Amino acid sequence: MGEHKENKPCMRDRNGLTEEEFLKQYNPGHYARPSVAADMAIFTVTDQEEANYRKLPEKNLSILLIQRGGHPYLGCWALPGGFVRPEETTEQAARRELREETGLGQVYMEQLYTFSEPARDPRTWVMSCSYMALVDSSQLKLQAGDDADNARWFHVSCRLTDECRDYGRSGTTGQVESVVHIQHYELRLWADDTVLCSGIEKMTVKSRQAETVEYKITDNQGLAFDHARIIFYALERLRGKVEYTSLALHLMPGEFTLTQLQQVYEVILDKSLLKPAFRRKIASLVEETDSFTEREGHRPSRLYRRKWETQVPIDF
Amino acid sequence: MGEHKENKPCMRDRNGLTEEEFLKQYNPGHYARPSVAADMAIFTVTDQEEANYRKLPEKNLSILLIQRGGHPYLGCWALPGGFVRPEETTEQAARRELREETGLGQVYMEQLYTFSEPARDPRTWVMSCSYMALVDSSQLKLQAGDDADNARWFHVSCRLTDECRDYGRSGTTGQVESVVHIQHYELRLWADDTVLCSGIEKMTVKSRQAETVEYKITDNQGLAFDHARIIFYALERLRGKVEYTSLALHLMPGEFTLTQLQQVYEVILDKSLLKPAFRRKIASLVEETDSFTEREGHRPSRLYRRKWETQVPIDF
DNA sequence: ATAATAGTGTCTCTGAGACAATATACT
DNA sequence: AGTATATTGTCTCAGAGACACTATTAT
Repeated sequence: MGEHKENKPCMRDRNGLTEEEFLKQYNPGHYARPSVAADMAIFTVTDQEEANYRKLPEKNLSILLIQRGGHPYLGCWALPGGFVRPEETTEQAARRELREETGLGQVYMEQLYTFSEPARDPRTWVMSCSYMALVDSSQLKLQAGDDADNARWFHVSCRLTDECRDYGRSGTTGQVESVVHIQHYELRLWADDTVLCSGIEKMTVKSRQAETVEYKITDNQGLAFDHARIIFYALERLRGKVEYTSLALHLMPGEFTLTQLQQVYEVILDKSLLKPAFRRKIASLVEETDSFTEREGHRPSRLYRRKWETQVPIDF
Repeated sequence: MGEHKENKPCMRDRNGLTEEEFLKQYNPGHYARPSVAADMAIFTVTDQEEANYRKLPEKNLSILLIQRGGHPYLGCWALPGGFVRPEETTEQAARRELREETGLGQVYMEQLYTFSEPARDPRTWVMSCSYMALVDSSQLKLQAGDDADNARWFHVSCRLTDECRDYGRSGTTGQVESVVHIQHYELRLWADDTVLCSGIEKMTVKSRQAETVEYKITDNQGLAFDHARIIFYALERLRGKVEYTSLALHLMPGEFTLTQLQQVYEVILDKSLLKPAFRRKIASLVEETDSFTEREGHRPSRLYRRKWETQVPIDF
């Protein structure tokens, strides 16, 4: 009953079948099919406790992980996720998982990448369609992550540890024919006593015609499957998009100070920003409220909210 | 023999099995699995014939399509693609298709999006992991597309035809609670006598917490499956990335004039650019050669090439 | 000579980087 | 009073937009 039939209602193929007849006799056959999982990198920003009552708390980027209770990777930590069912899209599967783990439905979410290394799951052929979600920590405080469940929020850090370039030259002319750029990163995740640590190698190969990027897990402690790579990819996307979109605002509660927002940018980009420049840059993304912070031990700060409709509706 | 075993070699699960034992007895079961296809939007830029011998040819953005010889969508045009095999990644499947259709291997390629509407293929459950490839038309002149095959290069145009916003207000307070922004586009593909035309509705829903985008095919003439949507998505990605990356250079031959490069930008962005500003902007992406165009009926133009290694290697 | 494009110069305006100065609660 | 942060101001410099001008070939 597809809409496409309207175009060519009665064409017959080389066997003399109409489309309707063809579909009736169609046998999917025994071609191998992969399982497809939707896996989610759910990020939030949490406060660190601060010793000095006057100082503002430091921010930390956090990701939700779940400890596996069965083989394979028994005891390791994995991204929330599950198999996609025949009656849903990968996106619906991801939202289902998100709701199950955090109780939240209305959350920013975007598809990241589909990972398909045939051996990425030791059981069988499983592709992972990965998503990134950004949630505001004030909404979920009680929902998940404490310890009741096997789910926990891990602090994230990802740092470049080593870098080198290799210039592949043509044997005959000595001209550079390709540049291989290798970067080693250390992905570090921690929560209470648990520390997970993975090494990721990012290899960029440039030649005159093309340009390919490849991610390898060089060493893996405590993360299940190739989830270290998925998390790394999610972090790259997050860092890239924060600079030129309003992505970071989805990590903020309903009302927030500009300093808090700046801290979120800083913790994602892993560098400090200049205050006046930052404020000019994000000015169009937020709008003032009439509220201020109170009893912080210093001058109160105006609270802002996300300006989520650029075009203001005309009110009659 | 996965590397993960090194971490927790002998843990036993609740059934008392080690991971090795578990995997030996593992039965993938009868969960439904989708087929996964790798579909490619292969773009190139072609010249239009110009009447006046002095004038430069106009550029056209083109995409490779293949006419289907069997049901479903018999006679319709589809993106090159095929099912992913168990021993390869989606990327390898895409490169295999690319080579089969164009004969080219070393080409810029990136993963776009995985489409997973359960009903997108009338035969059975098929997901499409889509890729975009950019090829330089000078390389393939003879390879494909003429008429020998059922493959053909279609000119592409995609224009906004209609746009509206709807402000959903809360019944009680009258406050705006969500903004629905609907844009209608007309995707037009043509080659010789064949014209394919699709209507795409892009719906963006913004609320205070989240932000979702949805693409619907409102009307479809001559394109198979949901490929109109995939092409639309590819065009959006191409347009977006052209502005802040060196993507467009992969559409150029080895040597080209800056005017040619500007035309490529213009045809992708569908707007004209100012010459001096354009040259400043792309100056760092190209490098001079010593060659010039000849017998063009006007002043010769210097030829440039892609500067593909930012960091110059030190030569001993 | 003329058509058509190539390539450069410059003026203005905007926006980012950098630093400085002033303002304001809470203890 | 002192501390820690909030908020605004300004100077400079780099880059984008806009327009104008000069240069060079084939017919």
